[in-house]
Amino acid sequence: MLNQSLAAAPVRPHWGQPAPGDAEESPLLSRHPELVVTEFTYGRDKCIFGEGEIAEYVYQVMRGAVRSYRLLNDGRRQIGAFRLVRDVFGLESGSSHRLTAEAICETKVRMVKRRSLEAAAKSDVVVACQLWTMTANELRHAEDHMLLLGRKTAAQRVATFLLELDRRISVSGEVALPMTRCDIADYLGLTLETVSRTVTQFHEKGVLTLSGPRHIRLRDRARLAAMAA
Amino acid sequence: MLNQSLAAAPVRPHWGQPAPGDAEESPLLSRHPELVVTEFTYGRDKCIFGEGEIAEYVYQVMRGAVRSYRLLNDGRRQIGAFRLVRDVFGLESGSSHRLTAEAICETKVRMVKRRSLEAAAKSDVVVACQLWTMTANELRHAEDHMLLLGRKTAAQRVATFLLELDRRISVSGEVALPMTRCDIADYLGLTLETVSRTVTQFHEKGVLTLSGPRHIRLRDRARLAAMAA
DNA sequence: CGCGAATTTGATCGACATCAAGTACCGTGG
DNA sequence: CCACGGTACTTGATGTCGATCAAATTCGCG
Repeated sequence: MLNQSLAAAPVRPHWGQPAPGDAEESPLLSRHPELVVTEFTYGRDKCIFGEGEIAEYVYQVMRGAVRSYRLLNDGRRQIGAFRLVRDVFGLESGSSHRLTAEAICETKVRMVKRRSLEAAAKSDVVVACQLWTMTANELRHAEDHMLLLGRKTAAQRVATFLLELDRRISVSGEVALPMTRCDIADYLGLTLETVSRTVTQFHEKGVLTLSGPRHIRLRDRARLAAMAA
Repeated sequence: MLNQSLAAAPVRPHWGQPAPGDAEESPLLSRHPELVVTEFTYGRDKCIFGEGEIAEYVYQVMRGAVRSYRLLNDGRRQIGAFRLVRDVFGLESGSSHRLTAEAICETKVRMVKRRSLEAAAKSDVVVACQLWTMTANELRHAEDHMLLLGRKTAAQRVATFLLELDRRISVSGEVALPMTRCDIADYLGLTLETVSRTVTQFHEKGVLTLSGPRHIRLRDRARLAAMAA
């Protein structure tokens, strides 16, 4: 039968083991073979670095997912970014990390000594430019996210989030969420109940289908984009 | 009488004409005399550059104040930053501006061609590093502001804002606000009514005194700081 | 002084938070 | 393979903070 490929083939989630050669090359690391790269795997909810710690390494996610967040003294949490496969994080201009980074699920990272990167930047303008560009890309994301947190409604926030994840990690049209509703809520400045209700409403409206709470398939990206404002 | 200095001496606001030599030197501009610097003065509410425009110049506020913002399609506005005297803004890693910049009041800026800055950065690692550091400082502010917008209460937001302005522009203990309540609200993700009510409550609690709505004197910074976090 | 804009203040509303059960998922061990 | 248990998720009822609507009042400038 021709439709055997349509049968529920267990799609490997984006954050699982990458295919050989996947996410292997980063422009930053390939130019400078003298940079010592080490790898490490963190278990679920394990801290990679804490807010205020000296920034000794810069990281790249090889497998898994990471949340970067800050806490208010009463425990409220704001996740500033999710770091997904191929993302570089922990790059600081100052000497210390300004957000805590935690593995969301089992996560393998590559690490490069920050000092060695800086040394490479001093002798290679292209590397210096890449460091600047990476920070500028983070800034762009933060600017987008300020608009979301300051002015978007709950539905607009969730729609924006789903489109962001669709763009970044969808595999054959399906988004496999590595994070909980609580993580999503703390990223979007909402409560987990509001996130859950909003996803349910989107499902009822037919803009997405769910196969389990962590597997979302966007059915109408155009409508979702219109809702995201 | 000895108290003549206590009489309402008309304190020059921070954003007025700077004293001779004030804000004259920036590390970026002084190192490279070949950089051509021009000046321009924008009237109140005049646009300096729009979102999406090609980033031809980098700016420094010499006098006045600027708001950088983005709009949602329905007109809701999120101000990402206020640019005050000595602040550099409009520096982009990509080719175009990502936020609109408008003069809040009559504002004098210095402008440097972005291309000439980049040329200087290519030959001078220190300049390249400064560009990176400036972007990283913007990122730090954005990270702080995401926590505020996502998780702080109205009172915490206003307290944070007042302390930020106190640190940046207070003159002999008084903050002279160049911006309206509406600007403040759009910076803090609130409405102008909520900002007004909150300032009134702070006044009633005695943490600040007002001499006109645009002149605030912080009476109890410690309490305000406790409220901010 | 007088005018328009900015600000304050009051009354009411509503979106989202909070509190509280239920239900589904999923990894573990029998 | 299935039963079990804990966590994650959904759903419902109610509460509340800040938004919205609506006037005053004040400010600041010509």
